[in-house]
Amino acid sequence: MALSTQTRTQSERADHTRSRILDAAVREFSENGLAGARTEQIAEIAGVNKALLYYYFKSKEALYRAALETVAQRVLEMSLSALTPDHSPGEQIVQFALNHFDRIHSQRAFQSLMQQEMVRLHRGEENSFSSIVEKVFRPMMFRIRDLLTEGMRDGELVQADEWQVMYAALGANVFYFLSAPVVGIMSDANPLTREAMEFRRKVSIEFLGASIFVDRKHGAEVAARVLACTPMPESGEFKMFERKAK
Amino acid sequence: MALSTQTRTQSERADHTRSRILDAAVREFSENGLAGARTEQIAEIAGVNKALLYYYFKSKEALYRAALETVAQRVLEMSLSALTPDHSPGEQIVQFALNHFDRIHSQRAFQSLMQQEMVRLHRGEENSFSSIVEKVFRPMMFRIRDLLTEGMRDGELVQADEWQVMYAALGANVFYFLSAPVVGIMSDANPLTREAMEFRRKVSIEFLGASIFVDRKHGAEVAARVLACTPMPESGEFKMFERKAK
DNA sequence: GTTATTTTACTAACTGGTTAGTTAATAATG
DNA sequence: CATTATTAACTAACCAGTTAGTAAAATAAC
Repeated sequence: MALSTQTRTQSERADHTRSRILDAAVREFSENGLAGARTEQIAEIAGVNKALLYYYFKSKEALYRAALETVAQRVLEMSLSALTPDHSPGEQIVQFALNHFDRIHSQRAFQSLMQQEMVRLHRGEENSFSSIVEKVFRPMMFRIRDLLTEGMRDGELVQADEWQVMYAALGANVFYFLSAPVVGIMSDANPLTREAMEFRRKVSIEFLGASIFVDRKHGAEVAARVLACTPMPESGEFKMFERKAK
Repeated sequence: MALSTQTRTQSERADHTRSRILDAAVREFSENGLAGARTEQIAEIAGVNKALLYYYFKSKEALYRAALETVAQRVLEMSLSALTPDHSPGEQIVQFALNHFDRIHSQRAFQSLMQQEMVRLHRGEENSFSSIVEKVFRPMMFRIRDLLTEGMRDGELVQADEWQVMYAALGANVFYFLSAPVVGIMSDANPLTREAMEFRRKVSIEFLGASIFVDRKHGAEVAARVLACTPMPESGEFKMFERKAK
C-alpha cells in the first residue's frame, strides 16, 4: 500500500494520489453522508495526511462535489454503452432496465450518494449538482423517452405516459435495493446474496416484459432474449461497502 | 407560542412538551439526518432548552429512535385504514398503491427518515429499527402478498412473483418522489406542485391497472373506480419541510 | 387550610472531546 | 535551487452531553 512511490514522474504520481483521495472520499461519503463523513478517515483510507485533502481540494464540500462527479462520470460511461440501436425500441428499453439493475448493485456507492443528494436537494441545498443532472441524467432520460415514444407509435409498446413507464421500470429496481435491509429483517433471507439478486434480476425483467408490450407473448420473448444475452456481471467489481476492520 | 402555560396539570403540560420535542426532532432529523441534525436546533424548534432533550431522552440517538417510531406509528395507522376487504383482491391492491402514493407526499418526513435509515442499515448499523419493521412493514407487506396470491389464483391478476408486483407498484411511487429534485432540474417543471402530483397519481394508478390485470380493460375500470372514490388529500396536512426563515 | 417538604419541569452556563481547516516546515523532483 | 508534493503539529469552532441550580406544582404534615 505504501509502495509504487518510486515509479513514474512526479505529476503522474500526484494524479494517482489525487484519485486515491477521490476514491476514499466516494467510499466515506457514500457510507456516512456529507455530515457524517470524517476528513481524517478519508485521508486514512487514501493513505495520506489530512492536510493533503486541502492541498487538492478547497474544502470538505468541494471534495464531496468532486466525489459525486467522479461516480456520475462512471455511471454515464456505463449507461452509454448499454443501448443497442439495431434492436426494436421495446428491446432497447428492456436492455436498459436490465443494465440499470446491474448498475445499481455494482455501483452501490453511486446509489447511496444519490439518495443522500436527493435528501439534500429536497432541503433546497445550493447545488452545482445541476451540472451532473445535465451531463448524466438529462441525456439518458430523454434518450429513453424518445425510444418509448417510438415504441408506442409503432404499436410495440402499450400507450402510456412515457415517464410513468420509466418510473415503473427503474423504480422497481431502485426500490429493490432501497428496501433490501428492511426485507432482510422482515424475511430473514438476505436480498443481496448473489442468488437472490440473480432471481430478482430475472423476475424484474420478465415482469417488465409482461407490462409494457402490447403483445405479452412478444414481451416475454424479448425479456428472455435480453436476459440470455446479458449475464449478470461478477459482483464485487468495486469493493465499496466492505465492512471495515475497526 | 409562549402561551398555554397556565392551563392543565403539570404532567399534561409535560406530555405536550415531550411531543413538541418529538415533532421538532422528526423535522430536524428528516431534514439533516442523524449526523447532520443539531440538538440545539431541535431544542430551538421545540422552544425549549437543549438540556431538556436529555431530561426526556437518554441521548441524541435515543431521540432519533423515538422520532422514527413516532412517524412509523402514524404510517401504520394511515395504511391500516386503507384496505377495503369487500372488494376484489386486484381492486384492493390498486387501492393500496394509491394510498401509498398519497402517504408518501403527506408524510414526507417519514419517507426521508426511511431513506436515511436504509443507508444506515446498509452500513450494518445496530438498529432496534427491527421492531419498527416487525410492527409496521411485516404485517402490511404480508397482507398485500396474500391478496396478490389470491388475485392470481382467481385469475384476476397476471401470474408473477408477488414481491415483484410490490416492487413495481410501490417502487414507481417512491421513485417519483425520490427523483423529484433531479427531474425538477432536468425539466424545469417542478414535480411537486399539486397539479403535477395529481397527474402522476392518476397516471401511476392507470399504469398499474394496465400492468397487473389479466384483462386490461377490467384493470382500467378498476383504476378509474378507485381513483373516483379517493380524491387526493389536501396537501400541507403536515407542514414538515417548509423552508425555515433563517 | 395553611405550612413544610419533595418532586417535577425546566434553564443558563459550562466542559471536554471532536473535527474542519491552517501553517510552517520538509522531502522529493526536475 | 525552485517548484511541487507531503506531513506534523496546531488552532478555532463546534457541538453532544453535564452540572448545578430554580420556580412551580404536587404531596405530606400539622
